Amino acid sequence: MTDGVAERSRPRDRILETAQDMFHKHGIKGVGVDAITEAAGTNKMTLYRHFESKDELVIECLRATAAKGAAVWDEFEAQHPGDKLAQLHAWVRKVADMLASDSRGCDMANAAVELTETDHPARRVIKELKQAQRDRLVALCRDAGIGQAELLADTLSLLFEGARVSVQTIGSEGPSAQFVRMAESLIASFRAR
Amino acid sequence: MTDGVAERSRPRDRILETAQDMFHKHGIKGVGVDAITEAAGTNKMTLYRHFESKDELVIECLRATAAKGAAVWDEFEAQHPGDKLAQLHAWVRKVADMLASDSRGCDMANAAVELTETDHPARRVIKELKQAQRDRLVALCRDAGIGQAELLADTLSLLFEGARVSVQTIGSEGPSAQFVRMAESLIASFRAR
DNA sequence: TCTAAAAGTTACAGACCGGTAACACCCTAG
DNA sequence: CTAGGGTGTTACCGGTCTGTAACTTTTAGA
Repeated sequence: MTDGVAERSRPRDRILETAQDMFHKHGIKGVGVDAITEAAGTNKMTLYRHFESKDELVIECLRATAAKGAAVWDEFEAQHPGDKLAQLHAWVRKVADMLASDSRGCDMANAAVELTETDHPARRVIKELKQAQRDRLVALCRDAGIGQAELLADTLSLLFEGARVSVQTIGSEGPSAQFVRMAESLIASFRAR
Repeated sequence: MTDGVAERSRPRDRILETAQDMFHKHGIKGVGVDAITEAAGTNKMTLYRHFESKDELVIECLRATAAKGAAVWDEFEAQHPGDKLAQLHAWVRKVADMLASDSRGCDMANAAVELTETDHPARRVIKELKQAQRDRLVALCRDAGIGQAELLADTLSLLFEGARVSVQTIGSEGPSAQFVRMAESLIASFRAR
């Protein structure tokens, strides 16, 4: 039994993996801890021995998801060592893939929508992780030799973020369908300056 | 008592107005029907006499919010009669105002995040309303005499949507701070073609 | 003023939620 | 073999949620 997730890892890891998946698919308030532990092949007590609350679990999930996202950037570096411009284009393609294969958007943005209390502990984490994402994109643009790297990175960030939310509302045939064209022509125009 | 919302209108209108406000601030799953009716100075039974379920209320709220948004477009026409380009610039300024004054994003996008069931009745409505928004922006760009009006409108849509979600996560000092500059230079570059 | 509809009130059903207590089990390190 | 930590099991607490029933009060129109 124990469902399809990580058959024989330790309970904590199974819980974390399952929770990421279920929070992503059904939202944070849309899934209870009982459902998570059952899908992870364990039980509620074990969850609360490893995480002090559901909120803590949510935060750990966000960190884990962000870490996976960061790993993708390392792949870009491995695939195009030293070629920052090629890595930027790889980022564009990767984003397009995400838009085509997933319609539930960004976990951090979704969490910010659901957790509305301004002092919710997850909000600090969300802000930090999002800023780190932005910083990394700015650095990539700068290292690719682009002038006004911040402006390009921020523009690409907004297009990316907007595309993910657009897929959630209109679908992948909406404005997000033009993402690659938008991003590529933006990069080209910034490079031309 | 009855709180600050629409002192002496009819209960249905007070409920609708209050629900829009509370859903916007606290999210759909973050507010119960009891809290809504209490803030609206009425009671649960009256709510269920006017709306057959919370889901129906949510849908009515989305329609009402979208109608308010549509009214803004009519203001643009009133302020710049016939001058579609001026209306497009007015739209950019309006978006900037929204970004500065509200950090809870778009109600439709937020609803799409919270209501994850693919067959949820609200999802049809969200898609329709979002498509209508898009169509209106495309028409404005086209009527402003811009070539590739769809591409410009879609790019502006993604920037807008992205900016709203960015405000929710990073805050108004993040990438969204450059929205006006991005939008204006985009419009200029499309006009130049 | 009389009447009928609308609105308010109270109580409740049934479900689900996050979180905890108490206890039994198993598996591995010594 | 044994001790102990990690895990599983069951039951429970108090709270919240959507939605309904039955009844009373207010309001508005003829």
